[in-house]
Amino acid sequence: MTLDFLGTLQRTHTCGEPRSPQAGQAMTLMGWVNRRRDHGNLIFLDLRDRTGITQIVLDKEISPEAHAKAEVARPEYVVAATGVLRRRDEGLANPNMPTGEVELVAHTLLLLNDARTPPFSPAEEAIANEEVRLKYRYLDLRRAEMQQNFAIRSRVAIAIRNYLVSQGFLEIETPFMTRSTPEGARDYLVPSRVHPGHFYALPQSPQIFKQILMVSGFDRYFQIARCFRDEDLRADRQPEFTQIDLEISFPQMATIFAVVEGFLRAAFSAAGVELGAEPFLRMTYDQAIQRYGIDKPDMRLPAMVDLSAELTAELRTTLKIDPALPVLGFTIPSVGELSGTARKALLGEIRSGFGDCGLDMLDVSRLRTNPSLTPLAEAIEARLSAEMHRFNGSAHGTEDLAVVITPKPGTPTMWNYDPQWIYKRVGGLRLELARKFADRHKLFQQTRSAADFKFLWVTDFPMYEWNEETKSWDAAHHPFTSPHEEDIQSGALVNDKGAVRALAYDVVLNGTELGSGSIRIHRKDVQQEIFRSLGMSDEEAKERFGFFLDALEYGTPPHGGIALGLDRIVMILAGAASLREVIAFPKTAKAIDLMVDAPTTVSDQQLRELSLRVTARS
RNA sequence: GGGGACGUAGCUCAGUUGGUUAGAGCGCUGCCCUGUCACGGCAGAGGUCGCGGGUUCGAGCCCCGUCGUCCCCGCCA
Repeated sequence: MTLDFLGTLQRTHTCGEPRSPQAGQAMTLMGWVNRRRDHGNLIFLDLRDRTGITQIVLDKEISPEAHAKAEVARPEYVVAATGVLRRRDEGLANPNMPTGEVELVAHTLLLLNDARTPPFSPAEEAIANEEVRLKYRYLDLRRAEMQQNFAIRSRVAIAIRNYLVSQGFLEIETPFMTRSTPEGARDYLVPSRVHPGHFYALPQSPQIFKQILMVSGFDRYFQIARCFRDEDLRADRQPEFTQIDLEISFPQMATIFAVVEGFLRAAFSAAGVELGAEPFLRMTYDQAIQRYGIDKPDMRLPAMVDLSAELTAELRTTLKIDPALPVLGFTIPSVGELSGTARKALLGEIRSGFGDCGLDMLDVSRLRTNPSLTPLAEAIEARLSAEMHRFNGSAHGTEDLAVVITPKPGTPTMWNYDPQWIYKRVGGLRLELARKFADRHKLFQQTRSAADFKFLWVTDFPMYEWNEETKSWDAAHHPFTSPHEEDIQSGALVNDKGAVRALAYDVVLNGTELGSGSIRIHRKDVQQEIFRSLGMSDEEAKERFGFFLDALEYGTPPHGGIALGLDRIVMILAGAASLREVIAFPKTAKAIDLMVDAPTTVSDQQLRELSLRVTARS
């Protein structure tokens, strides 16, 4: 087969464009052969580009040459078809295609390139396994679904840029090759050739640079920034990812919230979802833990209810419940009536899921079989009903699954240092059961209306976290986060670290953390105080962050900011289950790029230039 | 580092209690077909059952190990 040269031929329309009003026009379409239907002397080619598909007709009587080319054309060949657009006759139109009322009758067909038989067809709805998709990523990306995902991604990014620029932000790039700060996630390192034994690090975030840009007077900075973290992957975690990173001088928290809500509205609008003007809900960290058992509550479900007040000391003794610890209940709506065996199986599953951690499930319906416990059952139902009513205006009914978790007498030792443990554990069960019954309650379905997207600000995170292993206090956020001013004035910074609240906040969507930010420390004395409180000596602080402490001394304005994961936003908007669906060339769970086959070993020559030696290969 | 699921034709998958020559659909190749659009018809090719070892008269199936992909825990200030 001989391929044709393009010559001076130009594409006049895209494959998604042709419509019946253009019938009679001469046009040239170029694209990939999506499907070929050969009827002997009549051949149909579906020609595809990223805008859509148009049917090309090759009639031997009209053009034997073009027809002959179509006979050898195969799926994924790249062709150019020139001819006249024709309105299809009655009964020949295809109502399932946007271009289905017309077809291009070709008098010339150029075979611009051939293609090997692909391992899977980009035309098929059914998807090959992910290993094959990632190896042949260029074919996978041809699929309409992936083309749509990246169209959304591009539109979202541009909408955010436009919005932030309209609000007076400057986009400024910060370095990829920077300094390793051995705190937090592991760094990806880049060896220096010029300085043997010295390494750059790829940024985990532009954190320190953007704060220094505030010192530099840039006032409002943003960047759609690539970040790198050498940690194990998850469906929603890739080693390199993109953040919408911003920082503002002279802000209140509300200033930052308004900017973020503004650009998220713009981003969602760009993806066809109008969010409405009301501000996002807000909740403190303590409320989130107590009501949802997690710092990123999924508001698409009712909250947990603290039933402790209903359980008197007497009832606790009867039911073998710890006298002091909280009793928590929650409802999974619209699960449907469970049969006796199904209920028993679920109970067994939940109990075995707790292992030996001292929790048990109270079967509320069985309480009613004992007259002396009926009032308790009714009280519990009433409390759960009240939460259901707050949630969606309905009452708790028999269609809903009521779960009440009780701590057994005797406190497991792990609770001694984490009083929130029981809340977190029950909150985890709430999500687990909600996922299990997602098909029944349908609260996780996306209809692309604003109601499907439950945004939330979580505020007042604790400043410090007790590290049981090292018996010391760690920074819960990062050490540049400012505590509440009154917690500095009260002396809690020194006397009561566990009570110090940070001016830190997360923006949460449907149980996913979209972004995290804080008001920063702008005074050197406070910054030094925080470093000391973390057990870092002044010398050590100077060694690690000296350049930053220096910068703080030259007139640093109050400032704060936030960073949101662009990939996660697009993932949710695309209805995708994994970041790999919205990152063009992602890594596998073992951080491998299957298409280019990275990482690889390098030559001894390269290692010598970098003064490196590999001591162990496993 | 730990737990779980999966791995059979290019792709998606079936394969009974361990028993003759490992199957299906799609795709692919050839031939036929002027109104299909998941075109149709006829014929055909295509397999190291992920890899290595073991048990057995006999292994796709059982056992051990190993590799790969996915999900989760740890980790991700």
